[in-house]
Amino acid sequence: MNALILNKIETNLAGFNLNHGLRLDLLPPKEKNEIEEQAKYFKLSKKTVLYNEGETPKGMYAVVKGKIKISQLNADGTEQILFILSEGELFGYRNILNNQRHVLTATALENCEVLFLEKEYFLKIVKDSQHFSNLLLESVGHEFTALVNRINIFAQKNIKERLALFLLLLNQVYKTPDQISDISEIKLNRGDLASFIGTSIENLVRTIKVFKENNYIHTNGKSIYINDVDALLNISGL
Amino acid sequence: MNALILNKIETNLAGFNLNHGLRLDLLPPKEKNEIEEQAKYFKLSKKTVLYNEGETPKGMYAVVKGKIKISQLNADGTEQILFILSEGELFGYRNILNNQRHVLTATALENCEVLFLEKEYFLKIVKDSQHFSNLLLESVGHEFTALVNRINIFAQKNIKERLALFLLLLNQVYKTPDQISDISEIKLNRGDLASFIGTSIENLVRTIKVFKENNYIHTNGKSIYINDVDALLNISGL
DNA sequence: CGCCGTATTGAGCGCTCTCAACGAGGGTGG
DNA sequence: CCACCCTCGTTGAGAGCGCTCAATACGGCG
Repeated sequence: MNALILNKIETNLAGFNLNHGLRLDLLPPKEKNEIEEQAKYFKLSKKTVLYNEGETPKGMYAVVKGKIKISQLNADGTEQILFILSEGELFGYRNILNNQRHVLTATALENCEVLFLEKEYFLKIVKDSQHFSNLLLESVGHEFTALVNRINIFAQKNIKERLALFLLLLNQVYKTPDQISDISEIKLNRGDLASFIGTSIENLVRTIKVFKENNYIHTNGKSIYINDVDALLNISGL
Repeated sequence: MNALILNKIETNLAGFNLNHGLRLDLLPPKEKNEIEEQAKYFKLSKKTVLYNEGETPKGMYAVVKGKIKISQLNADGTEQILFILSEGELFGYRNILNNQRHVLTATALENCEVLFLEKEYFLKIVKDSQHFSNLLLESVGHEFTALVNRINIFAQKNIKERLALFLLLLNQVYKTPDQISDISEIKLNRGDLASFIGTSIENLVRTIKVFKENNYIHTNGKSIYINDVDALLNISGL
């Protein structure tokens, strides 16, 4: 039963999240070891900025523990969150490859632990390992799909539909390794969740309220838990 | 004066369109010739579908003449246009690289002429030419930026702001080689324009009306012409 | 206990969507 | 050549959604 639910979510959301992006734990052992040996280990306190849009990329990062928020700041000060990364995911490397500056900002949502691999080592591995560069190419393809689908969502779906979809996405992001149930504790503050789904905090709270009244979800403090996967899938229109 | 206006548009919109994507005319002569020699030439009548989402990629295309629309169909039947490609632009090749099926649909908006390069030749050129594969990588980076910015627009901006932005974008897309003025004839029907900016036809028409009343643009039949670039830049919030 | 940041609720306005009707223009057949 | 039809564009009206401002509640921390 659990497997069924998880499978259903994964099947439907495959095109939207980056779970199939580049992950440290999915690299071939040789490259994984090389990265882990060369990389530096950092602890980050909540709200620490790893890099800002406009800066020159310094290297590649891997999330060891915690959640990293990848976002963009608008001219009017509003923030748009693009991704929330969890354990194992690699990031910050794209613009090394094409010699551009960062387009996005990376911030620790919680107290985090990360690995950091200097640009030179990263480029060396790309150059030496055909396997790794193929994975990069594949990852880029998944990202493209995810971004295109995301555009579709924002252009065509209303807030209720978007919240349903993003809660399902976040249920996967917030899954912990030791978690038995399929239902995760989504612990994201209202401001960040609003920036993720592209609405105001008030609107978000009201929509959460409606979902609670319909028993699609429940909350505990600021944490959100999904009750009814089918209902959310249905609302999201997938 | 002309140069100033064009420059202003280009500077502000650089992150949003794919004019800096992969273009046939910007390839090194060797690769350009190779492609032109191996490719087949096709004429397409208006509304012809080159490929549908879900199909296996067959090769790479280049626009010789006309406009190609790259879009995605939603579950509820609505269409989201992602790009409108014009002369010189290359497309249809991404999912060759990562062995996936097409995520998007390509359709001729007008009577078009295209070059088509079989998958095998494309892969051969990628393999043989370091220069070409570097260009691919760079192009992918530009696309990523464009898509991320697009998400931001749809998540955060209202229809007036989006229309202003997309008209500026389309002014560049519809620029013809022999065009003297900076102002292009944007000849796109209302349905497609609505699918591009993500709204209903009625809403689009009303917003166009407001822009006309304010003398930001004028129309002739269904064609749209920009009068006031600064006003549109201002509205779009860039 | 009081403070501060965050979450929630209320109210009102403006934006956006939808349904419906009307108009304009091009193409076709009588 | 005209009448008709079909498609596309435009306009109107009303309901509902989403935004903003403002007030209130909650919870952790000094």
